[in-house]
Amino acid sequence: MAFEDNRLLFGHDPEPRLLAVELSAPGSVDLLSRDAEGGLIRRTEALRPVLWTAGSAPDPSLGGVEYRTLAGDLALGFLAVCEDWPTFTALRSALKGAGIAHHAPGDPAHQYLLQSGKTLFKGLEFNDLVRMQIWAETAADGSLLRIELADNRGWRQTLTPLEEDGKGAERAMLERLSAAVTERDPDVIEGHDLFRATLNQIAGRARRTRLKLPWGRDGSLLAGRSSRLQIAEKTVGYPKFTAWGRHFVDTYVLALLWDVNARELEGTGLEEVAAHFRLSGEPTAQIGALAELLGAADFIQAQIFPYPFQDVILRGKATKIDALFLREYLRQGHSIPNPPDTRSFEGGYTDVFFTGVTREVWHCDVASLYPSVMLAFDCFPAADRLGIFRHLLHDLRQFRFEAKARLRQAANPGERHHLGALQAAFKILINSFYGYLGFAQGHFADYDAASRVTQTGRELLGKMVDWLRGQGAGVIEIDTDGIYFTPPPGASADGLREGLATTLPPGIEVDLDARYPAMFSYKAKNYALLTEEGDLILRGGALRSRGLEKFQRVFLEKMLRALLEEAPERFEPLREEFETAIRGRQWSIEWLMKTDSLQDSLLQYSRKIEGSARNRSAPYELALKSGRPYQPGDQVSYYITGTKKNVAAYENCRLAEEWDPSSRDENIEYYAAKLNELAKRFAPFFKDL
DNA sequence: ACCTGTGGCTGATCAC
DNA sequence: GTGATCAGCCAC
Repeated sequence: MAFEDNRLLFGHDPEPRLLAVELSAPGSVDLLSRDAEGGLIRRTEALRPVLWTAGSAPDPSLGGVEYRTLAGDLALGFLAVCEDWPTFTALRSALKGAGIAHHAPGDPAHQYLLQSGKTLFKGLEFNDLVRMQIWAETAADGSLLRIELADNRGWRQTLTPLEEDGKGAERAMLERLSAAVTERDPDVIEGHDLFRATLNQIAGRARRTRLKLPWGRDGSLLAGRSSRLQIAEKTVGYPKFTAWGRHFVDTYVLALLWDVNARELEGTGLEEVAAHFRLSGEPTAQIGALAELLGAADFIQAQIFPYPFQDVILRGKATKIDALFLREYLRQGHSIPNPPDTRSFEGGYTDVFFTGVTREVWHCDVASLYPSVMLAFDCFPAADRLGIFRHLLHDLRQFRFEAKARLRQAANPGERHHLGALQAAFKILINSFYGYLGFAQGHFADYDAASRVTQTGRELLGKMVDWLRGQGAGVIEIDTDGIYFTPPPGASADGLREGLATTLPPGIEVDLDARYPAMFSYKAKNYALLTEEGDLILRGGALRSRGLEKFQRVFLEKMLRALLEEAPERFEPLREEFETAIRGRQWSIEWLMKTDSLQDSLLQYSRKIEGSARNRSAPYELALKSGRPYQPGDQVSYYITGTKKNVAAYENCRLAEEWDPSSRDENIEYYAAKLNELAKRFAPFFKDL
């Protein structure tokens, strides 16, 4: 059976080849599809927007709403079916005004997909989509110098302002750009920093001359409004653009999302990201390759979740899982709960039992601990009367297992790519289920269940640690689902694996997955490993944070290697070499500067400072002084100036770009002191060798 | 308008 | 100087 036949996951309507859904009139949507010959088909369907509510609106004059009673006894027990979009928005505000609990999905395409059980892109391959790439170069004054365009049908075009157009040259170029969009008619428009840079610049320049940008497939205009994107601990502000019938894909966003797990990117510009993935060619070619590489799982997710492609990328994982619940509860006509009151709960078991260098270290971990615990110990949302959570999680695990098995067999590159994307999409989903249990906005979130998951995880890890110690192993450090330890004398990997397995209940599997010639254990979640190939693996913010200056990162790496290779004689010369370089001003500023991302907007920062709600900090002060419109998520590179070791950074700092190599003013006492503090922290570990 | 969780380390600032 | 607090980043 094909994975796509699972209707809980892929939706209950298998209609293939849908490209987009858009509101086309107050009570209807247009469905765009690609036919087998590559042509575009457009048809209209009725849309009657729905919302879930605890009761009817207090205003009886509000017509055009039909209330249906839903099955079961959950809090939102009525479905209000509205005759068109304006009625829906009116009802929503009436309920809000009256303080009646409700849930009203606010996007027409999402509404239609939720109700119909259809999803986009079924039966299509990524390159069945017409994908256009766009890259713009701007002058210092913000004017557009050049726009590069390409698509995946082999077309390319370069636009520049033409002399013959005189003063209106930029405007004429933008008109040709809009014409190219209409002519090539892409389903997807890809760019790097597409929202914050490319589209923002294009829209901004067009606005200056009141030029309209009719990029929608119905002739409507490119529209933008400010939005925010949550990426792990970071919030990135950006103008969210939409064009009717098309999807915007920002490879900068894809790269940020990818790096949440990888944490490998040096920077987020196209050059740096493309270099990291070893992509060559023109910017448009790099953008296209990045979209394919980093967007493959999102293309699959668009076939699963009732959201437009663009939103699949931009919305959070737990929000999308919530939509799977709502789609099925709606289909079965069942009531839904309100999200529970939030509370905090304890997380994973983390501990360090030994610090310093150890030779011959093994690692074991529980295979997908939290998903396994949820299934083996029935940790499911109590309110999930239809058992969706368990079904989905069970099926997804099964699917991922099958997809990986088929991937191992597959020879054809196209099939391999598809299976790889499938298993990646399944993996992302599986790993989001535990987080959903503690998601404050999840209708079926359940903090008791989340708490049982982590508690069970802690107990399982504890049992493994006890057993290993009983065997004579030396346990070094543990974190949530894995253990680093020195094996008991004469132990065999198979023997340990089997022994560990007997300490664990059915459904919980342990992997003895790696051995290392040496490990340096520093603090919780902070350690270094030497692999058999001689590679160094660093983990933890104290050893490899981007919050560290480059000279500190490089120093740490060289020093930790000396430590793991038991070469204490390399330590002092290394420290001296670095101090000499700092005092002799031998490095370029890249080695000394720090790069921080701004979390707050500049306005928020200023307000907090005024209210003494936070301390001053150098990157914000520099951003404010620069007068440029920095936004949350933007990065600021700066260095410390002055001559004394102890200076207030926020008063003695400069943007790295303002650094003048011919009259250097970096604070060498400050940086030398930093180096020596770092060296001092690690010196004791060399004495123990 | 948007949002998956907890645990842990470091550096900067500031009140004491 | 010292401890408390915050922000930012990282592990899982």
